Amino acid sequence: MDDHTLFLKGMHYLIRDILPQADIDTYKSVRAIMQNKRGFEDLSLIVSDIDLPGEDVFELFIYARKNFPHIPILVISMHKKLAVIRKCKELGIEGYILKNEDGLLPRALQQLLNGDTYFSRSLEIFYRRAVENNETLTEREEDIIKLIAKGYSNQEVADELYISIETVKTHKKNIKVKLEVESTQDIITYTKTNYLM
Amino acid sequence: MDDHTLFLKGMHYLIRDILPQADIDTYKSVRAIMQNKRGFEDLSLIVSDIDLPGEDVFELFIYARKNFPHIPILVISMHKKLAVIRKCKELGIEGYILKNEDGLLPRALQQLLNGDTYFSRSLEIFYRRAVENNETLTEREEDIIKLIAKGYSNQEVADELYISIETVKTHKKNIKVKLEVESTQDIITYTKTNYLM
DNA sequence: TATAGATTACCCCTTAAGGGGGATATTTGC
DNA sequence: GCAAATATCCCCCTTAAGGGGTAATCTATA
Repeated sequence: MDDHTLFLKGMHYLIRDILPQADIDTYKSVRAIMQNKRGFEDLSLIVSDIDLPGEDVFELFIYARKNFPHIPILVISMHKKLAVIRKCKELGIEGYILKNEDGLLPRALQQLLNGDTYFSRSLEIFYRRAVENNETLTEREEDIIKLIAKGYSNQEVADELYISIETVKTHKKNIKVKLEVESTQDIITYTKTNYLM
Repeated sequence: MDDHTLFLKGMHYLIRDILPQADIDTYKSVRAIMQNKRGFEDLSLIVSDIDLPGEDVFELFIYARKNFPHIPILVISMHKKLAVIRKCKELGIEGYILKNEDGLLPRALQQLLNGDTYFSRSLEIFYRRAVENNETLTEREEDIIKLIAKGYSNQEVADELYISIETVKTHKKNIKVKLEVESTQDIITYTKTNYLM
């Protein structure tokens, strides 16, 4: 998705309407904001898109968490992606809403500026359901499904991970049981739905 | 992609900045604008996103083309999708730019309001290369690749189209030669890249 | 009418995927 | 230290996919 220019403009205007007195900086890439590290100190809030292919937004989050833990972070995401939500929760991200939930933006901004957190209701429900459903793959299984989703054959996955093709087949069997799916195509769909790739 | 709310706001503000005197209506769905058909008469330009899953934007274009051929249409698209560009050219759409080319928006708007056409340079190059490369599948072949891209097996494709599995296999062989690819995964990637699904 | 393109179908053969077992290390948590 | 979880590997068998052919219709059109 290369529409983050329009996303940026939309967000900028939207936040300006909600917080008319705010001073808003916009950055087009992680690199752009990281080069201006001194600028972090003055920030009272970071709002970030997470659907930026080729950008490691988590690099930004980890840096900000470490050096400026007092700045709350609001993540705006296109889809409900389990692995992404999980990672954000682990990092202690304060806010998370979907792009089509922009009506929730005023509340999210206020909560975070007040020092509270805000995860949209639909996201919380989605996350809880996934966790209850035991959709927790091991690290190795995540390695496998990501390669499968890239279209790798069993042999190619095996070569990539320096393991036997029989091991790959075993992992796939276990993954199918955990995710309650039957075909490799289902694994690919699941991975693309729940992981950033 | 369900971010068209933010896209809409971004576009609205962007066009307002370029054409401050313009009167801009925004619609969130094809249904929304079609219900207000009398409104077409006053329009001097239609600007439409084309990445709206579940929406048949071409329904809008065909209706507008038929009843209000004097209103130029500008399409804004996320990706270069061969089948979409081809369809727009066939319908005589006047303008087409990508979302990350929003810098071209002022020029595109001016050209179309002057009665000219505007396809962005990168799109023209992409389109010409694809046509020269003979990437022209038959209708039946397009049926096949769309089902393949949905994850259908050969047998499932055969059942869906009421043909023999052997015929599906033959079509796939021909498609691979035409597209110069080797695997089914390549066909899926090609289809998702070049068709709206 | 002849020809090209499109659609359909079949045969043979090889390889890959997957279902159903079983087995052995290796790590991790308590 | 020990059980549980995790990761690794193997065998057998069946089915699906795919490569390389050939060919009968049908249709539009030069």
